[in-house]
Amino acid sequence: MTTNIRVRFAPSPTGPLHIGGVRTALFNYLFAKKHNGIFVLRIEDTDQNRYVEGAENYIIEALNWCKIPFDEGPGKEQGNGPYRQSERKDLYKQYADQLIVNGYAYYAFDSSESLDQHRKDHEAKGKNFIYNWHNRQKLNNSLSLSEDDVLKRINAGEKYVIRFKCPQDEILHLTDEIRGDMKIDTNILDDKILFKSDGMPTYHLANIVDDHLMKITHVIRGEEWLPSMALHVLLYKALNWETPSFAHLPLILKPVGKGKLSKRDGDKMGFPVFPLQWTDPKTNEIATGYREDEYLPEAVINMLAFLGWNPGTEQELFSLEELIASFDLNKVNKAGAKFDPEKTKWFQQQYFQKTDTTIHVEQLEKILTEKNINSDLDLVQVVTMIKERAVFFRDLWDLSSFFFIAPSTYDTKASKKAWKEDTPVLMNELANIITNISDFSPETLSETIKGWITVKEISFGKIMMPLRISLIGSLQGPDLFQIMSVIGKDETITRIEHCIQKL
RNA sequence: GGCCCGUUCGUCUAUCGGCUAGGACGCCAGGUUUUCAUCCUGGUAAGAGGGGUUCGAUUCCCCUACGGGCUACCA
Repeated sequence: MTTNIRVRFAPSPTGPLHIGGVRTALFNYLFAKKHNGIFVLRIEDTDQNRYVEGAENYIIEALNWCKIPFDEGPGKEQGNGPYRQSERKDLYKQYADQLIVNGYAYYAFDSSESLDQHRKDHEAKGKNFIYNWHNRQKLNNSLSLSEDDVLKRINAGEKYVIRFKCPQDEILHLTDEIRGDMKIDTNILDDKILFKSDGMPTYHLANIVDDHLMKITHVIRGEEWLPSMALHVLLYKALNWETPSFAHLPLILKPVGKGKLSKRDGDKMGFPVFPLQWTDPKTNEIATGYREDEYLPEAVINMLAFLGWNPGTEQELFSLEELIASFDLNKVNKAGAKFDPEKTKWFQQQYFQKTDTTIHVEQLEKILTEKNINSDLDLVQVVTMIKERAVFFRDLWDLSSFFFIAPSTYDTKASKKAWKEDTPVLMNELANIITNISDFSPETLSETIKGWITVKEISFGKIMMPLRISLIGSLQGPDLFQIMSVIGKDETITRIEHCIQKL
């Protein structure tokens, strides 16, 4: 019996979750499910200044929409909670104290202003300022100051932080599940702040404490955390805790240009960067989401799964169950992946076509109700005819509106191409033929009209194109005989006559 | 600037020393659809550069270039 796999997704509620975050959540979810493990959601809200109202709900709703729900987390207490770091505040201090007692951490009194000044001075000289072994004796902390002085300052209420005392002259051997082995010289690391002067832990401390307390076995997170892995491993050692496995996921990059994907890219290129729509509580600015743009969650998940991972086979369409079965951290790529809105649309098309027709009919019904259109047409027939041309639910209306509303205007380019001088005469004649057809099935219509055209010894286009314009208003759409059959004889005649009058 | 990670068609990627370097998106062409879209077929296009190691390197090592990340009392 091996230990139970437990992973976590630990976002900060600083705004809407962007698809990079969703991808991180997805990989955690897939890994957990693959190994019958537990997927934990933890809210990392240690920075009160950046807390954004509604962000936590957004995260949970987004995961649910994507159908990758967490097993444990806010609202799903399983004995390892609470799952918001703000609610675990009291837990952290004791570990910071423990580190101090054991000589792994120290108090520091330097103000952020004075440190900023140091950084600036060093930069001016072309040097780097790192708060570590190199200069901590020259700064104001419990390593440079006398014990008395330190006590006096603390008792006087002076603000302090707790810093990690990074070991000197050690070569750390780190292993990443995706990237393999790495060596880090501890001398280039800095004495990171573990505990802030406001009484809250920083990410680094809280993260390690919570991952340990929540029995996390595998830390799967974005590549932006790779540089802090050394610190985290050092912390596990200092606390004498078992170190989990680490896997750092490649970043999702802009479709064009440099850098990682940002909200701006979506605005600029017209694709969502967020799973769900988000309204900024301060500015009321609205950012569109995949859900609101009518993407199917299955398509988004499939697309995201292939950003930085692939199964090694040529299969590209994967259900969530198939993803779970095939997922393997060893098959995750190392290099960042540029986001491709076109490919996303392709995935959407695939899943849209796979969707059961009854769903499309329901959606079309909904649209008709919204538009206050009462129709006794056979919607199943309508949808069957247009479905393969659609990618989104909204396309259903765009492609079928002519069924319900007769064209009142006619595409000028198309008319110019198809409507000639002798067309009205031919159309009148055609209307007569159609009037006399009693069986209005596509087959009979096709047979009769094609027969008539053949007898007249004219080209098919001469009749079919103006007929199409009459019925649809433009030169596009599904099979004409089927359309006529659906809208019926009277409507067909009416539309032809109307077109003759107008053109 | 310093540190770390990375680098195969325009894009996402396959290849775990021996291939005409495969697939998908996009794009182009042809076919089907007497329209358009779909669909089908075909085409286009890649191993950043330079050194090694090896009988043989896209694959292993080094250097350079480029890309990305980190460098906050943010996560």
